[in-house]
Amino acid sequence: MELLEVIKSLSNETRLNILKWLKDPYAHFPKEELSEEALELGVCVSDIAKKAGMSVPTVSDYLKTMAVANILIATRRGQWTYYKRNEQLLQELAMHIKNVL
Amino acid sequence: MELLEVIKSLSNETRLNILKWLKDPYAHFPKEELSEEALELGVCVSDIAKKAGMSVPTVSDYLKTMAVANILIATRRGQWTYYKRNEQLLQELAMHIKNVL
DNA sequence: TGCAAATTTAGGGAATTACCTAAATGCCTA
DNA sequence: TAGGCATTTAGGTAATTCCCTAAATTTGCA
Repeated sequence: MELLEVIKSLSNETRLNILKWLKDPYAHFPKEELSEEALELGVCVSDIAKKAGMSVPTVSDYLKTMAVANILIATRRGQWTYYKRNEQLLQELAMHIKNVL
Repeated sequence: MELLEVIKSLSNETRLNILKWLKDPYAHFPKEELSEEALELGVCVSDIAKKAGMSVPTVSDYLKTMAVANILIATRRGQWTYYKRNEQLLQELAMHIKNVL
């Protein structure tokens, strides 16, 4: 885990919000927007952009940044890219801060 | 704890290094530089600036930023300002990431 | 094949951050 | 109270980040 890269990817209000929304998609996105596999795959770019009130390209880039930092996991399904949290890395991050930092 | 403020104050390599150095001052600063109370008070601005290889004003500002975010605790003693880690806040941060984020 | 929808890439202006030097302030001691 | 040392404040340039629109790409489907 590249600590600085992870921290930087979290150092923006919108990106931090996205991470929180993805913790419980059903609580933060309209049900009809979520794929049946929402829990497994996550939420697609345009739905996240709508929720964030920002342009699709901006949010697409945010999501990519977080995926590169390994905080999110991307899955391409047809024309959609779904993003979900990488819970393992988040737990690693917490442990790292607790014990190493 | 203002999560975004805390994360931002950690989103810089030098500031992250400072935090690590302050975890064990005796391992990272020359003994003769450390006050007898180093463990209690922390390390002064100019010693940290020297270790970081950066100008004193820049480091002074970094330290102040981290203190405002409550990651560091500042103690003024005569003409020196000592900085040490706020271990409690760091544990809070770890728990927050583990359970809330 | 060819259009439509979702996403990504490119390119750019505005805002913020990084980090410096010079000047100002605070505190000690002769 | 003057001079010296540590720190902070001011002010500025360069680099990075924010976040947009336009264009290109990818994929599904009639």
